[in-house]
Amino acid sequence: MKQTAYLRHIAYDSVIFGFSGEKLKILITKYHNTGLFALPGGFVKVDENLNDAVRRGLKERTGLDNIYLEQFYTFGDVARFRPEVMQTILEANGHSIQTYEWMLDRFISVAYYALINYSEVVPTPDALSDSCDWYSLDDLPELMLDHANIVSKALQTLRDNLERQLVGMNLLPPFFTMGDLQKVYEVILGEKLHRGAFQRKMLGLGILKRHDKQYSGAAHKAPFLYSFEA
Amino acid sequence: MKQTAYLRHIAYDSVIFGFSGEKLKILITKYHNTGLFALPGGFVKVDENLNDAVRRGLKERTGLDNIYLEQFYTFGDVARFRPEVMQTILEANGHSIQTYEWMLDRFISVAYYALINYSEVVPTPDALSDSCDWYSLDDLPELMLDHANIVSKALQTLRDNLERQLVGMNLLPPFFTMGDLQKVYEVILGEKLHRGAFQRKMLGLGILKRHDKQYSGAAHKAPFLYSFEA
DNA sequence: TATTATTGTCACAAAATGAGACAATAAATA
DNA sequence: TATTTATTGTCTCATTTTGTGACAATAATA
Repeated sequence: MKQTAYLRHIAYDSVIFGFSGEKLKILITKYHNTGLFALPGGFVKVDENLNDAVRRGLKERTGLDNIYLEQFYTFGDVARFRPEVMQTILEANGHSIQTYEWMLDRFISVAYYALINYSEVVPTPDALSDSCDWYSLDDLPELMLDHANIVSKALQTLRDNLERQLVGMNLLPPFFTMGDLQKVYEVILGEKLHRGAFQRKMLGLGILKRHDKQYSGAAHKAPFLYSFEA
Repeated sequence: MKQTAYLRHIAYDSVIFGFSGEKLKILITKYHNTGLFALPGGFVKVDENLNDAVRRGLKERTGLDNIYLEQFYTFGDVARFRPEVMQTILEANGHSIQTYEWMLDRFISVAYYALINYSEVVPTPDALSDSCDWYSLDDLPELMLDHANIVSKALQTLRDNLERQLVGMNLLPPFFTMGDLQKVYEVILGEKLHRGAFQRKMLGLGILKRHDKQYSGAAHKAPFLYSFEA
């Protein structure tokens, strides 16, 4: 058997977006006994496609297949090379430095963002981590290495893609109101949108299917429910 | 001295765009005695930033510093792993397979595109290549591995970015006519644009500085020359 | 001097966007 | 039961942007 089944020097990190409580959130893992917070990441097996490696990691953390996933940048600065950080993590997990020596090398990391339906996910930590939880983008813990930078670039890419992709489809449950959809856009863009114009625009796209009204239990007119057309 | 000064498994490829004769062109290298055509690429030194490695390669091939450069995708499929191709190249160059064994491994390639002023460049082949030349996008030779796919994704990214970036600035000489600029846009987008609307739009951006007319020697009204404002 | 090809600009129509207004209505309140 | 409240769906109008063709201007040519 080979020394390691993983490609050296290559890692991936994923920014997994979900939407809940009018907030945009991402999954963050915490390493055992270290207080170190990080994006969910992993390595690529020697006979595995890069994209498949990321999907494998997503499946482990979220239980979901068929996730909306997009690669957005590859981080390759030397400054990312901080072997003492990885060493801390390995030691805190009781792993022998000998066996995992390859993890102490310099890594270039391919970053992806994913959009998932918050309510379908039960976050699951990996072997090195003791938790994997949702954090609001505006209330993140301090992240290790350049992970804060990766998050910020992910958000920027999401904003840039908002116009030409069907982002809402991947962040909302199957049925939602026009208000729900507008909230998603507003939170991603970080600005208020005009209600009338937003509704007109969305309906004009012809991708929404209107269903029966939702008697929400709130003291006002009941909104229609919508779903995305296939 | 170390066995190798390069990170294993990691390469880059660059799609270097230039504009000439109303055509969009890219630089293609040809390997010694093999008939193999490829994108200009290279490897990353163990103590070098990824972006710096790409700029170093660009400098060697074009002689230019300060090039407009953008990373657009990282290709990591197992299907890219074709050791016999690299072996052919090394043997044709009289290199010992022993010394360059690391080159026969699987590589993940980070792809960049660059925009340069065609007229400032004297293409220079690297050590393994016997030529580095401009080819029109619509008349490329057959490229090795997945390089045709890389080119196609580069062009797609360029199109997507056309609206929000100042692409013309990097592909044109310092002074140009409105017609020149329109040609660049048309070739990248692959469609004709309306002259009046294009001119109105560009002037409305407030980034063009108008200079004296150019008495072109053609049988019609002389066009203004423009440059980009800083 | 008339012709030709292309340029700079404009005018108008069509489409998209921004902003406010109004009636409708589910639930809460009196 | 009648009234109030908050939010929804839709409309209208003003503003901006875009699509399209037309016009005069003009450098070189015939």
